[in-house]
Amino acid sequence: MRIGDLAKQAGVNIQTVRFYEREQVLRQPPRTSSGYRSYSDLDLRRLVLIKQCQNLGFTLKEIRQFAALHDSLPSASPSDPKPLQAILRMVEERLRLIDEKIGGLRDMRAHLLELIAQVRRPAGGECPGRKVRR
Amino acid sequence: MRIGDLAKQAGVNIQTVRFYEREQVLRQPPRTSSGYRSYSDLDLRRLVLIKQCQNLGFTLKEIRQFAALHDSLPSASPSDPKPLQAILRMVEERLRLIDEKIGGLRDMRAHLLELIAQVRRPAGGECPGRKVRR
DNA sequence: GTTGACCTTATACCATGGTATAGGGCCGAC
DNA sequence: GTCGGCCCTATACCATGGTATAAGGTCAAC
Repeated sequence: MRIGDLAKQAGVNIQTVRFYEREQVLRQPPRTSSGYRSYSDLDLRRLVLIKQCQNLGFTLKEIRQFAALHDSLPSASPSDPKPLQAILRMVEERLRLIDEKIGGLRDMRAHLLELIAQVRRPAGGECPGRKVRR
Repeated sequence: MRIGDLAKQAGVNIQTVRFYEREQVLRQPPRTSSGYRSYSDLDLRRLVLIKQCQNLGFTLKEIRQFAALHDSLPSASPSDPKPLQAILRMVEERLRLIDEKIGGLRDMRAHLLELIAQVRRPAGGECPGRKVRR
């Protein structure tokens, strides 16, 4: 498929696709004889995944590294485990951060719920019989 | 306290504090007779909270709105509930997004754990007796 | 063979969230 | 009274993640 289809199906701007290629987040696709970029369904899936990761707060730099990890997996050779070890450490660090963020978001969630409760139940003489919480 | 202390205790750059003031994320503090900004412990707490919110992926714009919500609460007047209603809707929308993000991060977490397991247990005859998880 | 919708590269511009630098004032210690 | 360390404003600059625009090539349909 051509770049316009890819961008439309992934819901991104055409310029963004080319930007990702420059930034090495997307591979350089094969070209037609006239120089048009030619994409596969796999490219579409990767692009959608990239947008999902971004949505979760990963930077393009991190996503580029994840992509490299993913691409290196099928050919992971026991003969040179060092880059794999480095990648492992990165992923583990990321997991720690994710757990932290989930915890933080949960706290924030509870805090916001409390704020809502407070606003919904305004203090003062409006509900005379009611005790103020806490 | 003066701006240098505030910045140091909150772990941010002095320029960042002034930037937040310009962006109306921090209030304009009172000044000494010579024009120095003078901050309270409350300002420090707010600054730390701002950094925490940012860490969780909120933008300065959103944080500014949260701050406005927080500041408006003590004086929440039943005489004009409309802005409060608007704020409520905003907070609820934000809650929805938080739940979504928590879900997404959890999926990502599971995915990464699986990747780690794959890398740790390379395919082939290396661990003959071992069953694959799941 | 020309029109319109698509593609190409190159370059410039934008918002967000800062950080740095220049040029100057305040102030406590010596 | 002057030195060092802090403060002030104003302005410029930076990285990230895009978006827009100019100038031109491709191609299917008419």
